[in-house]
Amino acid sequence: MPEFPEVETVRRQLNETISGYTVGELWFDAVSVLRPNPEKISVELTGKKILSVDRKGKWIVINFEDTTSCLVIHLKLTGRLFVKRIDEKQAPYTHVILGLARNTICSFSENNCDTTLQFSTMRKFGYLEVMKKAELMEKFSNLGPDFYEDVTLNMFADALASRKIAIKTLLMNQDILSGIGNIYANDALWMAKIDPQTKAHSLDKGQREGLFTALKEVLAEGLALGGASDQWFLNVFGEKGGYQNHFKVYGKKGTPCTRCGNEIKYTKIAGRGTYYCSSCQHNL
DNA sequence: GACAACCTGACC
DNA sequence: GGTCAGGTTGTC
Repeated sequence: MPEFPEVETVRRQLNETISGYTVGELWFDAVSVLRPNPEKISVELTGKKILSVDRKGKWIVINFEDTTSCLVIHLKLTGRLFVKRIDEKQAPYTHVILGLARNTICSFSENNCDTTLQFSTMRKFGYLEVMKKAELMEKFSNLGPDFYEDVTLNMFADALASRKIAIKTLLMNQDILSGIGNIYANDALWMAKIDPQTKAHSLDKGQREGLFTALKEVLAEGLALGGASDQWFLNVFGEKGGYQNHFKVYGKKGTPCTRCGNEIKYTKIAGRGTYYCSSCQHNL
């Protein structure tokens, strides 16, 4: 589910709904999604008051008033975060429930949690990890700048120069630029009329600018629509996004290109499904 | 770079 | 039975 539009949608909602709450009891039924382990998360976070929720790339960071530790979350492919009362219906594949209350350390047996943060994931790729702030800085130092928030046209041009890999592979490499994933990479390349196989360094100035603009536009569109709910994505309130109804080429294998009428093709680039129009997306 | 691994389910 | 899935990480 998660690229910039989906993760930012969740971050904003979390920031508004759980800031100010104190962490209470932790329930779980899958050890692997809690890192380094459930006990460490309980010990580090119980009684801590949530200050804010941040994001870099596709990573969500929950900050606490006590700034020594933070909770880092990655949704990977099927992760969902919900904020709901404990008596509300649980989503399928819910593996973690964190009790939250105003000014008290709540527990489920005492039934005094005002709300909860729930993590659901079918494939169990995503996880919640408690980290020291210094460890987080180290982790993020290896992550490329957040494309939507922080990358300028000059930075984008620098990132492409001298890299002889396919432009689509570059866009999806989070060490170079963070936040762009498979849906928006496919659609932006179509918008910019660039063949996804084109070597990054070989794009000319006009193509670089066109792709930069297309990426910013398509990410803004995805965010404005509350993300893409193609398979799994739901926001913190359990609602779908709308971008899946605005896909340009993603998932449209065999349908006519809306720009030139040719059939949308499907191939694999670096192991990821790639949709493109072989007629109007040019290679140099 | 390519590929397997992490997991589970849907679809052909 | 094989292939595919909004991602990242570690190994050739």
